[in-house]
Amino acid sequence: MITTAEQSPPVRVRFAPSPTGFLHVGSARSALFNWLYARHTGGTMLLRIEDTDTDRSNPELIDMIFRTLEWLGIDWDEEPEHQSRRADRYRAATDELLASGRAYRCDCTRDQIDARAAERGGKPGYDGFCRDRGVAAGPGVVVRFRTPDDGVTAFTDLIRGDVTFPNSDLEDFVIVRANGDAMFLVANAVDDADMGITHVLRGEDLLNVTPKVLLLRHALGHTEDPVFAHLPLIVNEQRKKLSKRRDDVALEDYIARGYLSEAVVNYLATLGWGPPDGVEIRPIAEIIELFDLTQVVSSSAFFDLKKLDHFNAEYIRALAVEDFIERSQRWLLADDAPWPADRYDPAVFAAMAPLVQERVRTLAEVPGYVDFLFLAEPVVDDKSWQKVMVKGHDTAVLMLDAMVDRFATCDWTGAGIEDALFGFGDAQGIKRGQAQAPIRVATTGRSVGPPLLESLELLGRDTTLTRVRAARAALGAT
RNA sequence: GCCCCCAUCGUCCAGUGGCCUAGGACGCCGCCCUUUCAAGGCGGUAACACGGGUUCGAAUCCCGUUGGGGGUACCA
Repeated sequence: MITTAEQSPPVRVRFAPSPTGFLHVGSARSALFNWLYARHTGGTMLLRIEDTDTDRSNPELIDMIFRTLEWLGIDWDEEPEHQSRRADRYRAATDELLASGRAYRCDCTRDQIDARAAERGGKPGYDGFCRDRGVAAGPGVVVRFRTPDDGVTAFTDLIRGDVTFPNSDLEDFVIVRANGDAMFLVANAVDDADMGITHVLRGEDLLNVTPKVLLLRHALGHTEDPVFAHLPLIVNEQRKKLSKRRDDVALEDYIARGYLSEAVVNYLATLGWGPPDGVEIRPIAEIIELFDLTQVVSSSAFFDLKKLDHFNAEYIRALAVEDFIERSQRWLLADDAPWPADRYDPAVFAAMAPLVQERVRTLAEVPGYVDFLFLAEPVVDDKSWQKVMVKGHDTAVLMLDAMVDRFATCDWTGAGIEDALFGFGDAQGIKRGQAQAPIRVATTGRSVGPPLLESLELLGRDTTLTRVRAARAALGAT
């Protein structure tokens, strides 16, 4: 029996970043959806570096993009294509267009174009002035595509349905710059055809470019159109497209801020799409299996850092402890770690790790939970001190005084410390939350942190006593 | 201005004409648990932009309005 799936040609998709900056969150999402679609359908995932604008491209950034895609777990199937190496193909295409009369040379300056537009009544755009002037090649001369005067260019978008553009709204756009370089649209049309791309999945910001690419493809003799799917934009709280200027869009920054690639990818997958059973956090293999391009929503999605944090915390907690320790190294051993490198003790951190793991949302928060163990003296948080030591002065004095004695002689084990601390506090009728607070602030500097008994045990009797005495002394007589 | 796209809780998704007194998740609020904070458990807050149609019946279909966004380069 022949199914429609078997009749369709194998899926070939591509991610086509332009190396003019780091990998952008929006680009990463496009890459991810292309990849999900390819893996779901058993198709082919291709990469194409759109570096035709040589002035703005940078080879190092290309490598950076590859590495970030790898970090995300997005792989590709064939050697990446580079548009900078295909200039001859674009030249052949534009020559063909020139020869067939579908394109012509133009020597109008921007000012002339604008002046004529103003004369016409403010309607901006090129007016086809040079269409039949027979302009010869030369300095300052570009090549423009002659768009049809009437009719429409339409296509069916997998996400948006039928989209139609009247050809009369399309101006004669530039396809070759004065310096001889082909423009993005030409490269796009030629490459997608040469690479046998069957599905073009990209951001909605490229939607209006589609009729131009289609016109170019048709003029070049390609009668089969690829299937298009324009993904909803990822926006900021102002509902505007994420911008490099005012938003955190560099994926590299999320790595540095302690996000796990699994969490980032999983979160990105929920922007514009959701699994049918509503389970958002799940292994990538399941996402691949469930992914359905036709179910992608058409409205833009807000990049919600709070929700990403939640995903990340879930993924951190799901890590094996050894993995958590391993992945935390980068922040523990960093130059800007809060303690002198020689005071850091891996064994002490390992003992504390399980308790830290279930509390952090990002790996970057890890040092803040254990700094008191590796610092000569705790960093005192002023708000905590005010609340516990000043506002709760009497209880603080009582507990501190008692622990100076009891900690000196009790068993230095979790149970021993517990007995010393709460045995006294309970007898005094002090709630445990109140009883532990002064000791916590005295030894760790803060009123929040990992469980106290384990913390003190690792801190050691001597250091604990030193800090308790110092805090008591800071409170003055009585 | 013109072209194109979009419109369900604050946010991300469910919902594809009756199962919706609209469901889940994040956030937020409360309670429980508890040595702090987390985690966990329980409960709560909160939405179909508006107006016309079509239909026995509309969050779901159509039209309009309003609102938002994207694009309007010799960038991609």
